[in-house]
Amino acid sequence: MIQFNPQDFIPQLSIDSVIFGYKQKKLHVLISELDFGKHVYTLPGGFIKQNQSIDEAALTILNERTGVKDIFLEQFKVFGSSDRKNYEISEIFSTINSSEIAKSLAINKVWLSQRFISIGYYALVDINSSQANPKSWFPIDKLPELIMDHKEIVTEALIALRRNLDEKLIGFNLLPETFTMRNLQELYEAVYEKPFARNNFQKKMLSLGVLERLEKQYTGAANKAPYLYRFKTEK
Amino acid sequence: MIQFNPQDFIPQLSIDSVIFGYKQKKLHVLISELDFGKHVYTLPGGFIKQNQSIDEAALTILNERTGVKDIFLEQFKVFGSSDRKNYEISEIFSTINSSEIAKSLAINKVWLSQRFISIGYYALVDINSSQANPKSWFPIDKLPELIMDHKEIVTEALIALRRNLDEKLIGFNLLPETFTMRNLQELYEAVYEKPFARNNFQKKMLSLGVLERLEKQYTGAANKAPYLYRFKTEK
DNA sequence: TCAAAAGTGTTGCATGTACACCCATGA
DNA sequence: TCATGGGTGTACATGCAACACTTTTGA
Repeated sequence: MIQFNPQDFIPQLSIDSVIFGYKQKKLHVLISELDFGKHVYTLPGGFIKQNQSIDEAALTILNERTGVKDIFLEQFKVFGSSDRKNYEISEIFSTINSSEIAKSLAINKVWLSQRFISIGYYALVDINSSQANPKSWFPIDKLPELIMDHKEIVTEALIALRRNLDEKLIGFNLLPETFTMRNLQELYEAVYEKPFARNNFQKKMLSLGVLERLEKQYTGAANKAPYLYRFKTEK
Repeated sequence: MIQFNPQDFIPQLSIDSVIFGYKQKKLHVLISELDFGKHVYTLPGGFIKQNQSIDEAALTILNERTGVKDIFLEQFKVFGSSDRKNYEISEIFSTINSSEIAKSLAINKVWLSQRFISIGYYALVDINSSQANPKSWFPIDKLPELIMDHKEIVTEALIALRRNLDEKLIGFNLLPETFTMRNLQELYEAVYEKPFARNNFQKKMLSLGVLERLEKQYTGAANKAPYLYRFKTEK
């Protein structure tokens, strides 16, 4: 871990990011695994530098984890219950015997044992262009046990995602440059966890007026070749 | 001002509340006027005690200002630009000559001169049951010059209010116990700043299934007496 | 010519909007 | 009986859902 100077950061305030990706027809979430002997799973998070806006801080976290920029990122809720402390981490610190590790972590221990209020951000990234370890992506219905209230943060992020998916047309951020109508529908089905009628889905998406129809995609399959689409660039 | 112990509070984190009320057919906002010789207008705000959740802190602020409880209150956005400091207040403090006042304000000056990240809350209260000074209520289209980014916070709060008005049926919180359909329509028109068709408005409200029709209200006017309505209590 | 998947068309229902009409009230 | 404002009914447009049908593709 790089050296950490608490005075550079705003105390007792953190950011937790729910970074959504999409692969194998399932919505995935990026999870950090910390190994203190005991394994602990958390949302990627961080703190806010004194000279940084909260959006910049969230972007930094996203960028460190995925290498991705220019992607949808938005705050959705603040989590601030009065007992919001990281008891798991505190306990693990207290059981570390190695005086060496303990020393290097001393500052962090004090810092991390405070009560934190956390700003929840969620982001959508194309997994293919992400540099995160593929094993860090977990299907949203198969998340490991997360520390503190991180499971609740994921739940709230999913609600925000659903609310905004076609209103803000952010779903496209999860797909590669070109995609078929079926790809798009499977994405929607993964997000909403329910099936959509194929014909009506197509009409609705086309009526949004943001898709550009490209050439057909011949896969070699014995059926009609689907059109590829691209998200229209503003003219 | 009561004594203020900075160590009881979470540093660099504040709450600013946009408290909406409704009177004279106009949407109003509760504004604090601080008199340091120079007059300064701000949103009612405060800080979060170490042993308090953020919702409790917001409720405390609301209660102190209006005496109202059990009313709609919700966080809607965090304001966290990197230069979010209270330059006006800092400057005023620096020009105060009275060593007496300066002394009593010394701690506060250091505290208040920090960069703050602020959680925006908005609330809806029935002005008639509020104990706030009536002069503190300003029509939303005639707000005084507010410090910092408080004007922007009001703008964002109004967006959140419109998004939630009938989805969460929170509009009723602004009206007295019983009201006519016209009262309700005027409220909606004040919030959305546009007229609604009288007949369709009535049908839409009734179709929500949350209004209970009471007796007629005879005003002495030479026209059909309107029904009074009440927000249905859950059965 | 056949199965599979893509694309298009049609109909019905619900909801929202515009218009018209009737009703109650007190002067 | 009249003006005023309140309440209700009807017709049309729009959007969404369910159904049916046609087209394309490679085996």
